[in-house]
Amino acid sequence: MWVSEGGAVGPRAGDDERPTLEDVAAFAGVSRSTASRALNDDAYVSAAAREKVHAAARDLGYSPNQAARSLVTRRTGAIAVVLSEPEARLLDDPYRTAVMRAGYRELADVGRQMVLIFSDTREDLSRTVRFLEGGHVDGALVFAPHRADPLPKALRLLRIPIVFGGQAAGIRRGVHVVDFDNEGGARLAVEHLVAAGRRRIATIAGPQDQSAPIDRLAGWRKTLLDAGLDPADLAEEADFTLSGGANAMSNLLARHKDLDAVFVASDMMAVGALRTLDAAGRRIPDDVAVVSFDDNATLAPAMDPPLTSVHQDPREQVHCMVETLMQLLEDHNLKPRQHVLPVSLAVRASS
Amino acid sequence: MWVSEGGAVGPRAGDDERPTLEDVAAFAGVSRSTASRALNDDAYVSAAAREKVHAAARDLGYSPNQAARSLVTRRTGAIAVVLSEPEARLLDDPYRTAVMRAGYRELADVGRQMVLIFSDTREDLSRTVRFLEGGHVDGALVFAPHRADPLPKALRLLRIPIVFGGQAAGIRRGVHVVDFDNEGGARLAVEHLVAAGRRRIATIAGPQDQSAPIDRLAGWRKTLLDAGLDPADLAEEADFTLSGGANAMSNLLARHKDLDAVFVASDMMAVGALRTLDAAGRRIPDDVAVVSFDDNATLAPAMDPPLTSVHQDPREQVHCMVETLMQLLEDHNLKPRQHVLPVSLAVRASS
DNA sequence: AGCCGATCTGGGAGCGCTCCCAGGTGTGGC
DNA sequence: GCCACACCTGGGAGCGCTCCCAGATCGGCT
Repeated sequence: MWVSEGGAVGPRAGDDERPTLEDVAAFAGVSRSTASRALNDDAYVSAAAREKVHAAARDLGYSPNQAARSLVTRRTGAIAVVLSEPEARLLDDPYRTAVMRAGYRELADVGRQMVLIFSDTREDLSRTVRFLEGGHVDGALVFAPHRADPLPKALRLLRIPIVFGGQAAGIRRGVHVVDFDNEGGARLAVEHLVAAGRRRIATIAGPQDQSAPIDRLAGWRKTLLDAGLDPADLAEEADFTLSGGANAMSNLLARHKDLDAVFVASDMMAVGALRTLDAAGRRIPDDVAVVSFDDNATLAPAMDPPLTSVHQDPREQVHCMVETLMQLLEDHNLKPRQHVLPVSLAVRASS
Repeated sequence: MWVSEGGAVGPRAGDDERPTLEDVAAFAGVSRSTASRALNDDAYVSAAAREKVHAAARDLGYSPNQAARSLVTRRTGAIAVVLSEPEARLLDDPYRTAVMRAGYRELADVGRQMVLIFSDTREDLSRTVRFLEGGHVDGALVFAPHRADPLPKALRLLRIPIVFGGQAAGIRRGVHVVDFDNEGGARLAVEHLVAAGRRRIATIAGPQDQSAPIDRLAGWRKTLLDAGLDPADLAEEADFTLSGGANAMSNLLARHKDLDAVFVASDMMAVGALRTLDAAGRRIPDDVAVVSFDDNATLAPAMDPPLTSVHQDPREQVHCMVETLMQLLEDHNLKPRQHVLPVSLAVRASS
């Protein structure tokens, strides 16, 4: 590595003094109290005073000291978004990326700043807990899909408002949850395949240590049984990755040469499955129909053929979570609720 | 959407009082000052007092109020990571995801909390500036690759320590920058192709409103000229996406049926190029050799064939940025520096 | 004229912490 | 025996803000 010294444009020396509210008040010729009221547009400030204060603030380049403010108001204006998930998963998972993005937007819309927290190792757990406890944030949106994850239970003991995205590990009641109707979505997908005359409908399930994939698998199974079809030996578990989906598809094809449809628990795995099917010479949807889950905007419609997929909108989920959290901030005794968001089927050429 | 009420496990009623340092001190039988010293392991605290205070803190479940602390210390322990980029780009770009991840890790390693900020619209700009000014964070790592982006200039006026990742729009001096050797990387790639006997070496360049792609294109051109080869008409610009890469490859093939190599400015675009080449019946690397840029860990080695790619490690970049920022935090008058990180060539089967 | 309420203002207190300073205790050297 | 110097402790001040309360002004009512 080499290093080159830049120009001599030094940082503004001295003058490290940021103006305080007192300075603004003095400049505007009013008291600190009046200045505060004007800037927070409280009631009972004369139009003249408000005008003078705002002008002073502008001229002095004033911005309030958040630490001082939150020391007295006991709120910070920041909300944590906690993603508890092994590192590798996150890099690959378009759903998580969408969640981060949506979190930022939705929180910005209600005037809150997002503080993103990744938490996947043991040390992370205690650091995360310490951070949330430290009063850095007013509340948290938590995504912790893994059943064995100790985080949700640890967080439950904290005294800050929390809303979970998806079922929280090992906790069924007493917490706020916003989840999608995973089982219902799987049902939609399989019913669609049955209605199209498919009879050998396999599934590539997601990791069975998470609620969502468990529910999707259950939905597939129940719907087959309801239609008088036999699910035996037609399920294969994979890990939500492209290559995992491809391998699972190989295994299914090897076991069942006659399968005519497959329900895949995520778009990413479906991409892998598509590749395997293509390599095996199966035409889609003529020989094998494919329906997946997620309906990721950049993935599902871009495939060849475009994927029929169960549509769930992460933004909608996050929106609902933020809404719930805002209510919780207002009323800490809000009764815990389980919101279940509906999903729909986006039908495309793959089925 | 339907909503089901959860169990009656209400939140801990009343008792909203978090213990303060004063409480801990009283409980331990020492003064507030001593308690503070013990918890911050200052010098001059007796072992006995330290022990008592720590026990008290543990028993009471004490965690310090960060707002109060940062009000007096004038530092928050948080660092902003600012990503200034159109929304669509971020969802797709594995490099940005890696940067977020690395930022979180590297900052955690030095005991700092990452506050992630997306900034791509006009409103975002003023919100971002306001946030950074508000004293929420001690400093910022800023990624703003686009030449026309007004953010860097705006941030330059702020009085908080900032380190840029990659060249900042329109600013060449007076700021701290950690960048990769983009031109040198392109040179490595092209020299490798020339050494392998390739003579018609095309390139798929990235968006020419950003520094990195500009430098990569320049490196390609210069190296060709140095080797006595003609770059004319052999460059095609694309937008860093898979489909963009595929289209660019089509255009190049249409213009030059005889091209025997292509240097692609990103892995993602290379994936698209690979598809096009495959569809056109070109064998890789026999007919056309492919070298790309980024060497993304989940992308480059997983392709068929695995991609030869210029290796740059986002974690290394972020590490250097964090290091620089920490120095800057110590000494606000640190002379601005431009760090240029070396890159290397990971040779695989595609060339 | 007197009074009441609505509107506006300024001063004081205090959020929970860190830091400075004055003071108290013990140990060693002259 | 006394001073110098470590070590340790507690109280006070103050960071920059919001909120409460007392007071001032003014119009409109009895």
